This record gives sequence, C-alpha cells and structure tokens, in this order.
Amino acid sequence: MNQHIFKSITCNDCLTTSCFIKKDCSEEYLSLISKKKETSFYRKNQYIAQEGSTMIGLFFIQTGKAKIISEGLDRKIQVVRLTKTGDIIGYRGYGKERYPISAIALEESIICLIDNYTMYDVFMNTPKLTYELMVYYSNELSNSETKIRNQAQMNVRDKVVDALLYYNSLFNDYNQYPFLIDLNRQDISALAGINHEQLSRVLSDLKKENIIILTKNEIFISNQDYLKKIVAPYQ
Amino acid sequence: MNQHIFKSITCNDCLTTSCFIKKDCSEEYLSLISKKKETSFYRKNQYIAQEGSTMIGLFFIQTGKAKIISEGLDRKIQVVRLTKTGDIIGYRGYGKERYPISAIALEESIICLIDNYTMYDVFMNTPKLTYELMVYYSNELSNSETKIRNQAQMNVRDKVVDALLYYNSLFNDYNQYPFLIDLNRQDISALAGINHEQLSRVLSDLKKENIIILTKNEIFISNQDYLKKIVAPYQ
DNA sequence: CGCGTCCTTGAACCGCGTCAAGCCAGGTGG
DNA sequence: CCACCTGGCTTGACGCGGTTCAAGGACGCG
Repeated sequence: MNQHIFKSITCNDCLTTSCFIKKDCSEEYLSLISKKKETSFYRKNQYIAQEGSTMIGLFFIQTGKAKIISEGLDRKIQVVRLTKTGDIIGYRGYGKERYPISAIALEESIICLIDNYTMYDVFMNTPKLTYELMVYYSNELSNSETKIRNQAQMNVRDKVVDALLYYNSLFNDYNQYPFLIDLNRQDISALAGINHEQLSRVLSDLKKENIIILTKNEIFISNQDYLKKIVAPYQ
Repeated sequence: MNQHIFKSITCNDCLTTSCFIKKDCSEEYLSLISKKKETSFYRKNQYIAQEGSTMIGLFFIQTGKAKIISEGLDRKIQVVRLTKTGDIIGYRGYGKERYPISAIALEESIICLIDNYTMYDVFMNTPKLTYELMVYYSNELSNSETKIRNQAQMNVRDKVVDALLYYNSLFNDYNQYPFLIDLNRQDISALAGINHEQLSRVLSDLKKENIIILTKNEIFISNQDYLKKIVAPYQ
C-alpha cells in the first residue's frame, strides 16, 4: 500500500452529504465509524482495490472518481462501471474474501475504508443503511445487466455513443456546456468494450458530423440529442 | 395476468429452506408474510414479470427455474441471468417503479409475491434479511460485471462454453452425469449472446471433439474438465 | 535533439452475422 | 392413413464489420 493516510476528519465534519453512512447512521455509530475508519488519499491512476487481493472492508468515496475494471485474457482490461463521490467500492459477500474487481482512481480522490467487522455491526443495527445499500446494489445490477445486453448487441459506433453518454450522465451537470469527457482513449475504449483503433475511427466520424468536438486533450459533446437518439432504441 | 392463484401454503409449511424469508424472519413476520403473500403457479414459458410493467413487489421462487431477459433493438433478447429455487426476482429501487427486465419460467414454477409495503416493513425490522439480500445483489453484480467483460472479449466458442458451464454450475449436481443442459437452442444462444446459427456450429464442433453429447432433444456435457480449461484464462 | 507515450489512419485478414436452403419431428386436417 | 404445414435445428455460402498489424504524427520530457 503506497497511499498515505490522509488527514482524517470525523464523519460529523465531513461535507459529503451523499455518503450512505452520513445519511443513515445514528450519532453513536457516526462517532464509532469516525474512530474506526481509515481515510486515504489516492493520486490519479493509483489502485484503490486490486482484483484478487484480500477484502478487508468497504470503501466510501469522500471525493473523487474511480473506474471499476475487470481483467480478462492477457490482462486485457474492461471498465465495467464508473464511481463518484458518495459511491461505494467493494462487495459484501460471505464466501468471497477477495475483490472480484479492481478500482483505480481517475483523479485525486479521498476515500474512507471501514473494516468488515465494523460494517457488520453497523448493518445489523442500522436497517435503513442496509436497505439503502441493497437498493444501491440492485440498481447497479440493473445497469450492469443492461450493459451485458448492449455489449452483446450493439455495434462499435453505438458502444462509443453509449460510453460517452454514460460518462456524461454520471459526471456532468446541465450548466456546463459543451459536456467534457475527461477520459483518455484507452479508458474510453475499455469502457465501450472495443479497441482503441476503432474508438479513434468512430470519434473522427462523430467529429466530422459535428456531434463532438476534439481538442488537443479533450472531448466535448456538442450535440447530445443526436447521441441520445442513437441509443434510444435500446431504451 | 393468466396465472392462477395456487393453493397457497404458509411459510411455516413451506419446504424451501433456501428462501431468504424463511431463513431470517421472526415467527411474527413469517405469519404476517404468510397472510400477505400471493403464491402463483407458472407454466413453462410464462411471463413472471414483464419489462416496463409496474413493480408491485418482490418475487421469491418457491420451486422452479426462470430466465431473466433484457430486450434490445428489434426486441432481440439477451438472457442476462438464470434463477432457481430460493432466488429472488425483482429489484428494490426507490425511483424505479417499473421492472427493468423480464422474467420467464423455464419450467413449471411456484412463486411467491410479496408487495413492496410489506417488504419495506420486513426490511426495517429484520436487519439480517436485508443484509443477506444486499449480499445476494452484490454477488449477482459481481457475476454480472464478469459477464460484461466476457461479452466484450470472448469469441463465440468461448461464449458457448461459458454459457454451458454457467447452466451446469447453477442447476446440476455432481451425482448426475453426464450433465444435462435443459435449454433449447434459442435460449442457449441468447444466454451466450450470439445467434443460433453460430451456436449450432459450435455445438457440432464440440460434439465431433467428444466434449458434449447431442441427442434428439438434449445436450449433455461429457468432458467438463476440457470446457473449464477453455474459460480458465478468464478465471 | 532523441525517446517514449498517446493517438490517428491505412491496409489486410478473418470471424461472425446474415441469408438461404434443407432436414426432421410433431401436429392438424382431409 | 397420408399430405401438408409449422417450428426448431443444422449446414453452406457470402459479405461486412471489426480486429490486427503497421506506419506515422503530435506532444511531453529528459
């Protein structure tokens, strides 16, 4: 572990109102967790959790973004999901004592780790929190299953459009325009489930059609409506 | 709704010991649920839940099997998951009031439906149950994300092998041999995420290589070790 | 300046989806 | 009983979309 322990603040002082813990835990448990949690700082591209390593607890993103990846044949990477402030990383699971996926910071991030034993104690005494996490996982499952279908049925162009819109819906708000896609080509192609050459071709096409803007280092969506029409038939 | 209400039994009389309700609910809640639940009988190929229809509650499979499907472009079907006795169907989700997927019986099945209000009451007063459902969903999410990667990276042969082993691991025990795959070609190809012509070709190849046995209506796995070696590099 | 990394574009190959024909089994009706 | 039809499955042929290989450009860094 090369990330250093960050200046830890208590849950009461934490400003992340979307945190599951903050929203649903009693004062007593907030102070217990404040004592037990380990808050760490991660630089861009740093591993937060690694596939196959021992699952010591549940990660809560205080601020930042991360990509959730699964490695296949020849360590080829698939981005299965993106996470942001307030999201959780790590699976609760009896039998499983190892992370089935890896998580890597997309930008500088501050992340709280709460160990399994503490979490179990909290879960058994805070039904609302457990319920909210159950809902969170079930919604992620729903999104994930839609993505299975899309991976099986979409062509490369639609996969790229889907990936751009997915990023946009997660990280951009409607005040900012045109929408910035702050990922490099490797990450976008791994998110779309295609190779980077195909991604380049599709992006070039979309640029020629005046749907996106490509600057030196950035991608902007200038015609989101058009993109939405493309993926609409998949709902 | 054309399935008829089945001779309903109380949870105490129910023999499905793997049911989440049965495992974790108190006596009082078991009797409350027994009063509230609606137990129905479904024939093979009958819809249990339909994508887009109103989500009235949570389904518990008392006995039987079901396929969970998502429909894409031109109503093309993707089987995203299979479920069996003791599993649950239906997503808990605040915002979502409609099923994101459809569920169809693979064989004659008996299924209990418990409405959302009753479930919420149970969840808030039975932390262990809520916790177990959270674990269930998080495990399904993990499986689902592996499948996303496999859909993006596997070739058709590997997808077929993966689908056969998936079915086998869910529904067959090790006393029965060779392992029966009790799905028709349409369902296997929709599970593998390929078209039925490609499936036929791969199955013919596997038959010639003496890895599976094809009879008139059935598929048997005779050399499971070989199949496992194929998907091993994906873990 | 040279080097490495990321990105783009071209070109060739081939895996897979599509179209089409044929087979087999089961069901229906004359 | 046979004739016919239908649906599920198999196999072949073909062509396109996408993967792979390769070369070159743009940029940052030592």
